[in-house]
Amino acid sequence: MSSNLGITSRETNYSEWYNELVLKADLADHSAVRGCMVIKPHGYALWELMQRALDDMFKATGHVNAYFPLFIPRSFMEKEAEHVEGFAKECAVVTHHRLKANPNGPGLIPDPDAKLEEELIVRPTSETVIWNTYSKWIQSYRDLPLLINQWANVVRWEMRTRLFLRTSEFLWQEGHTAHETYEEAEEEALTILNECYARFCEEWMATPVLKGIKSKNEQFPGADHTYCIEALTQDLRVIQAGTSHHLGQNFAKAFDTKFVDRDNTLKYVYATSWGVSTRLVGTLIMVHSDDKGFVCPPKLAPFQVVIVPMGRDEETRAKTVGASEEFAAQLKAKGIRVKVDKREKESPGFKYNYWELRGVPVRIELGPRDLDSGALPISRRDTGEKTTVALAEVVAHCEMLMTDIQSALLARATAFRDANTKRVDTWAEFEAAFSGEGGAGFVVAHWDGTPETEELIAEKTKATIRCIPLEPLLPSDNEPGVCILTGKPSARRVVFGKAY
RNA sequence: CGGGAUGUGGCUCAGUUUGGUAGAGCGCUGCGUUCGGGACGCAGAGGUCGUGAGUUCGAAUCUCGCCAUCCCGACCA
Repeated sequence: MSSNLGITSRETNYSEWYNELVLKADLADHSAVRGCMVIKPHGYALWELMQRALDDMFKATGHVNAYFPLFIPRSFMEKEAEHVEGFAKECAVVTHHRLKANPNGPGLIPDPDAKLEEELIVRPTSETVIWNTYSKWIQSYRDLPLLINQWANVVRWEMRTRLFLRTSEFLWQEGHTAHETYEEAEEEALTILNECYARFCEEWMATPVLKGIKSKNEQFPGADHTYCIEALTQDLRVIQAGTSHHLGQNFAKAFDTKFVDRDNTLKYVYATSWGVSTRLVGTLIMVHSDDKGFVCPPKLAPFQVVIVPMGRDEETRAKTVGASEEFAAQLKAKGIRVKVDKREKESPGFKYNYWELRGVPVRIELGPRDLDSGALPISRRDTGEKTTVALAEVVAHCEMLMTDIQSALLARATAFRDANTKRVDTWAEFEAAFSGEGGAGFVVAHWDGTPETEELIAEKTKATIRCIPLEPLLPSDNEPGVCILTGKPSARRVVFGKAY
């Protein structure tokens, strides 16, 4: 019994299940630095696949990549009032540029003679450095639109962290665009939301998302308004998977970014910014995985197929390993990422559990009996179903499983989401829905539209408005009603949930 | 920053009450036997018991300080 492959069940303790899964599936590890994680090769391979898919989408919608510095002068952070308020309390600050031997004891101390004239902030997000730069680049309407993305790390000094879901340092992409008009910026923010983020979640992560707009309380500090995609986890909490902000002219004004328009008048540009992070990895885990470990959609799986050759004696082993390599080559030729697990010490049963824990979508068992009988047992990770497939059909079968598992996962997650979306019309029902420890799914209810009511509801139930859907989930959601708490008029239903 | 808990081989923990010079399981290394759902035997390696001071003939164990981590709250992609 190897204790290294078992994890706590979701039912026993969901949060422990998640933590153990991340560690034991070799996705990430805790680091020596509080709140930061080490992304292990298996987890990083997954992130790279996500990056590639998203990057292609950004390029396809006309964006280019660039890189801006990690450090931001303190004075830049002070320029946009709401932005300051939103981020100031979680900034890491660089104050010195040199260490020296401690004159009063062992070790090193920051050299008092090397104190920075102006402190540098480790970016919590890059709007300020980028807008400082853009103001130099943008002179004319001919310079617009400016459509730039960067892949970077950022630091937000979080009080409580969890691997992938919230770490003090995380990896992400941040797009920053400049436009002539409000409408153009609006279109940009929505294009990213619809054409990139929501599509990525559904087509690659097999994760249905709710597209919406954030309430004023929840929007990005410095934004005119914020769009978001929200997903539902298996413990019925709501997780924000990505955001796209229309920044209006707030940053243009703060950084004095003006352009000469076609009519020869000086105008402030309109801006957007948008981002998704390594939190997507956490989201992916929470949406699909089970008590045996990670369940990964084929399109994002670092290994899509694992082949386990059997046999102990030299002769048998040479035969099964040889045949495995042959199948692997054929699968690779079809663009499938394959692993042949040739380890000799581990038993086949151990390997099954090992790869199931790590989320490989398809497993092929290859032993002497199979070669004799001319068919291989092939198992799918999502359902556990095992079928026997004729040797000649193996490659085609694997190809079929790639698309089949991908769509089955989306269908399953969508059914789960739908089954856990409910409409509530009275305060008693609302309170009851959120009375338990965990989440309550998407709770669709009327709200009078005021921040005060939103805060009051959050105080009483811990539930917050996750978003105001862009399109009603049901047509009737857009009919007027009365607020769940105050009884005041409400134009439409909004989505409540317990947030991650 | 409040409230609670915990620090002992790589990991999970026992030993602390009643002080006597460090243990188990898993993992790791080697050899042999095994291989179709978490294999087994034998032989090994590996620990200044978080840290500093104190009490004592003697401290993982008792006392005080410090540090770190985890859980619960306030903050958050």
